[in-house]
Amino acid sequence: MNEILDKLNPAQKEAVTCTEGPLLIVAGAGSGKTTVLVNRIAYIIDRGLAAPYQILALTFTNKAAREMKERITALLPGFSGDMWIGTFHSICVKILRRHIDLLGYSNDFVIYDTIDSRAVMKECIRELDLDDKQFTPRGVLSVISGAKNNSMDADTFETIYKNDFRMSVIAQLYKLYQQKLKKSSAVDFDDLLINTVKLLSLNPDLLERYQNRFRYILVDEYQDTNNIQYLLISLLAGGHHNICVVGDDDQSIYKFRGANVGNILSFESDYEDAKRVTLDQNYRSTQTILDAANAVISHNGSRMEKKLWTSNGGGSKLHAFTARDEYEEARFIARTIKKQHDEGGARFGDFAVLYRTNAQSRVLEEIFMREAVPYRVLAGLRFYDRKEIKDIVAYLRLLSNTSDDTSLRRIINEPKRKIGAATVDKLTAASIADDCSVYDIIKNADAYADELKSSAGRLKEFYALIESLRKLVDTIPLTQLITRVINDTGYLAMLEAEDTQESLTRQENINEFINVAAEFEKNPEYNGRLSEFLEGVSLISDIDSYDEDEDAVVMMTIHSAKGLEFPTVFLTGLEEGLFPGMKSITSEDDIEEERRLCYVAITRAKKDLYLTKARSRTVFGKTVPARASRFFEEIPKEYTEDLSAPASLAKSFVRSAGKSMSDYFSGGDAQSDPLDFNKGDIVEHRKFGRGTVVSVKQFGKDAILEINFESIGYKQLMAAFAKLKKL
DNA sequence: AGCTAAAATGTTTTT
DNA sequence: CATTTTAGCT
Repeated sequence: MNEILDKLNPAQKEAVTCTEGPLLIVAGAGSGKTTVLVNRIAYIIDRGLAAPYQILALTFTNKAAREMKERITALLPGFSGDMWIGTFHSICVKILRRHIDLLGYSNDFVIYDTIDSRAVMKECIRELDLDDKQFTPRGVLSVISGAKNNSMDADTFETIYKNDFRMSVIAQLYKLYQQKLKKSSAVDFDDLLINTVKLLSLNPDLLERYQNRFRYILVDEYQDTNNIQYLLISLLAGGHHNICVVGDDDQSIYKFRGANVGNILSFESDYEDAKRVTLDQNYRSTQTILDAANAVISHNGSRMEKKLWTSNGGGSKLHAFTARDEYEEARFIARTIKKQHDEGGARFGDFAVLYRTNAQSRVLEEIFMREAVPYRVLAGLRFYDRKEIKDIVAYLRLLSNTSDDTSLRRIINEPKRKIGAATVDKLTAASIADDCSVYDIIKNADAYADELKSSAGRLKEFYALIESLRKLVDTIPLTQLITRVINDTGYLAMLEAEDTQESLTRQENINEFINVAAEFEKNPEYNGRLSEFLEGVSLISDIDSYDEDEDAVVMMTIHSAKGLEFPTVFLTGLEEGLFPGMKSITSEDDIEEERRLCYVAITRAKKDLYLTKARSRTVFGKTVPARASRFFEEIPKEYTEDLSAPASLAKSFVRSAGKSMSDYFSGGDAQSDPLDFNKGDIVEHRKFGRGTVVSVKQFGKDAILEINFESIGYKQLMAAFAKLKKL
């Protein structure tokens, strides 16, 4: 143990050994925060201050939790299994699975993700016969989520806003929404936290049990906690105050999700005897990168005092590039990476491309594919959010919990069983009238012969199908169950019959899902309960599957990149209106949040940081001019070298020498030359898949290609627009 | 009921 | 522009 302490700097050592009472660790980016947390836990165990099961560590991502567990295992083999290390949400599930019946829910509850919640809210809006232009599921849910984060239940919400017409309507929706969730034995993400707090507040004996159990509580990314998470922590730490929180107010980037920076700013007044340790020595980046980060963040007001420094040395300057448009920007990035890979011996995995919005990944992907640079996109559409996966999961949920109306509604006619909207409406009406689940109505379809006469037979078939699968739930392994589901329901047959590029991809995704289930089954901690598997599915995000050993450039949003580091980072789209985003430009508070996001992005880089922007960008299909982001301007020019050819020089270069810097990055690739296609070429189209060029007709500078596609047969395409890949 | 075609609509960011 | 929702037709 002592030799481990020797590797820490004085501030880190203090943070590790100061075990008793409230402790605030202000940890700047790259200052060894996880190292401190892990060593602190090891220190507590080593000193015999607590047994492993008395440790509770809360994180925001599964990835952070997993990393913590792995690093603890490296220090203390075999101990991490007993510790409660997990995300706020997963720890809450763990508690609720045991006791949520005290709140009137079934302990087999399901967790609804954003998509499910929206489906429920859509039903609510329809049921109350509201104008769906004025009340969108998304908008209403965001108001409700805000209310939940301030511990406001539907009744309180109604009372508070009784003089506000719009809010009163939302109060009714809030009530109905909660009613529907409860009826389905379902909870949404916010409910996981709220219900845990409610449970512990209403049951003092239970609270005392958990307070006594968790002798030491650690919270990661404390600046991102919301009010409910704050309450939960206060409850659990209420007895002993052995609460250690780690965070960086400069990296608070989740205000839109209810995060309250005030939590970290007022920690010392919340806990009178709190100690504070500041970690500002950075072990990740070069001094130049830190100088740039410091320069940007210093434009924010009301920050906790700290300034990152390092002994790593200055390193190279930041690299700036201004492109004509987003395509040239992408080309610059792809070719710069390719060059460093081919000539500089860099790994593709050393590079990360970061952007503000997921939409920006499309152009990047297109260019990377064309330039043959291996890449991996994280997030965007979550794997588990794909239609086919949600469908299979809906079947499984229904098998596990027949009162889950939302899942039933999702799959009752998927594949088509001739049970359409009209029938589902009748079923829903009956279930409301009789206060039971839709599945119960189907089960007793005979009793509703008048309303359901035409579809009674099909409903019976559906009931028999689900019942036959339900018998298997506890008797066969997970992977076999899923296989039975896709076979017996006809889901697989439907995809096979479709026989398109898209349906093939869906089949592959389902196979991948079965692989995930197989992995899950192998985990010794898995207790064989279907609901546990389903809960894993709900709480996992794509960033959790990021594999740093894979040799591919990784692309993701800045939000997803928090907590990660890369030798070389490309920070893209540094334009007003994009980063900072259009919606934040009018509010100083929002601009500060965007600036923190920029700070997070800059501090991901270890050695090299590229800052790229475009002079014009396509937004909603229209090309609009863009000017440099204020954040870009906030970085002193002496830290950067400009790689873009000055616009005025570019022309003369082309005229005289033929090739300029920006020319090199903007054109000249064979794929975009329409003349390059010949009869007999095998090509691949993004939508239509593989095909053979049958004829080429010149059409001005462009050409019309006739192609025989394997999937859809003959089709004519303009060569310049078809985005074809030659094979 | 289900298909196709036209229209509308949306871009932050995510556990 | 790209996806999702709706209208109109079979």
